Amino acid sequence: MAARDYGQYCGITRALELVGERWALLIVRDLLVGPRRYGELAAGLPRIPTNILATRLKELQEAGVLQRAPRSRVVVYELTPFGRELEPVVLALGAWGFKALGDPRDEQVVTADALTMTLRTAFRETVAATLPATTYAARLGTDDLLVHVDGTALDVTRGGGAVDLAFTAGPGLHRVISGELTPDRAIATGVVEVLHGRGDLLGRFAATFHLAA
Amino acid sequence: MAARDYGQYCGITRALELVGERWALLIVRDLLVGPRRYGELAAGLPRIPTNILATRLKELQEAGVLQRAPRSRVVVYELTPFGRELEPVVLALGAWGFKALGDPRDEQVVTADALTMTLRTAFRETVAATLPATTYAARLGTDDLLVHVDGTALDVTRGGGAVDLAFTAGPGLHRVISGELTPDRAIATGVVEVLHGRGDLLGRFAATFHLAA
DNA sequence: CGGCATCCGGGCCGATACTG
DNA sequence: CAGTATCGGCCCGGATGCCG
Repeated sequence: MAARDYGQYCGITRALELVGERWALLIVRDLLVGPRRYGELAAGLPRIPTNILATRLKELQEAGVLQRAPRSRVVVYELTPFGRELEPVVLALGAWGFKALGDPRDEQVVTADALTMTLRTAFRETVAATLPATTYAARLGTDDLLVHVDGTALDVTRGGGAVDLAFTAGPGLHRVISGELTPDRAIATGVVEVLHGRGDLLGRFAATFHLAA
Repeated sequence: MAARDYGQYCGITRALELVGERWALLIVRDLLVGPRRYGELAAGLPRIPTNILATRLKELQEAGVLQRAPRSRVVVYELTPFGRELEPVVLALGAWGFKALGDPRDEQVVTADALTMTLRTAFRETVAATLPATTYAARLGTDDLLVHVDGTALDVTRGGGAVDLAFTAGPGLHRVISGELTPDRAIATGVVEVLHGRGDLLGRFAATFHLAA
């Protein structure tokens, strides 16, 4: 550990020593959504080698960022309170990197946990407070992401249920959140496909979730 | 570049692809203080191999984070507007890592730019607004860091001048900023040494700069 | 002398195979 | 499903050399 240490007494260097390794903050990103099993983490990070995932989990546990928690026969990984305090870091990184997202490439995927954190980053509390409570379903490949907005509260979960608007959430959703594409044109051009519900509610969605590009 | 790419269409992954390499965010940290020459960056990052510094500077330039700027015979590196937008990321990382700073080890150094960013992180605007304008000098090894607080404005520069309080800013200053050590006890135990000026002004300093531990 | 480029040795990362 | 074992390659780190 001494070799890959930066040799400075400084908060930033300390933070990078703890969570600066490759893949570490992406594991934290997914765990910020909720506790996850080993296989769920591996599925949400398709390109991570399994030995690296195992190594990072041990290092992050050692660093006090996460803990293994036994849950009725299986083990889940969950953030410690200290690890949860990384949320501002992850949100700030997400907001900054969002500006540098070009057009999606074919090999790039959008995972449920990544989209969840993007929505948390883009959520505008003050705008949402002025709008009626709304439930959206964003279809990601096969399963749906349930986005429930009520006042200043945002809740993103898996699973189905009654929704006001269901739509496909491909990579093109990025251009709606950035404002590059108006909701109307997104639907007209087929970038976002309305599965059911009132299509005009996509305007409310765009008002609720916005990030500068 | 495709190999070390995370394969996800997500702001956080994009950010980590751009500034997630080892040393990259520390270069950004120092450039957030001001433009720096190659040798100044190398001096502020004592353990960085020179080839890695050269490589990172090229990558960060390629990423649009910084640019080489010719300044009267010499070249300086400075952040682009896009690179300057990394400040929230660096501050959030610094605030988080600050909590995990244990006791300083002998081999660890405190550089001027690192301390400057720590002070920016710890600066409490609302508290400072209620206090009279004050200039501190924090002695770091041989030269002084001039900390000027006026209302909600914080200015940290190199060089000397008239100050209200001058003190030594070793690693122990961490315990004053965290509140672990009261200003009085810091002076009494010699952790902070008053070089000149009214020692009681260290209390004002501690009120102005605070970070949770 | 400041600003890099080059050249190795070691370690981390990534892909695959394997096991309880 | 949840990891461990192994191995090739590449990146990082340290030293040194070049060049204006």
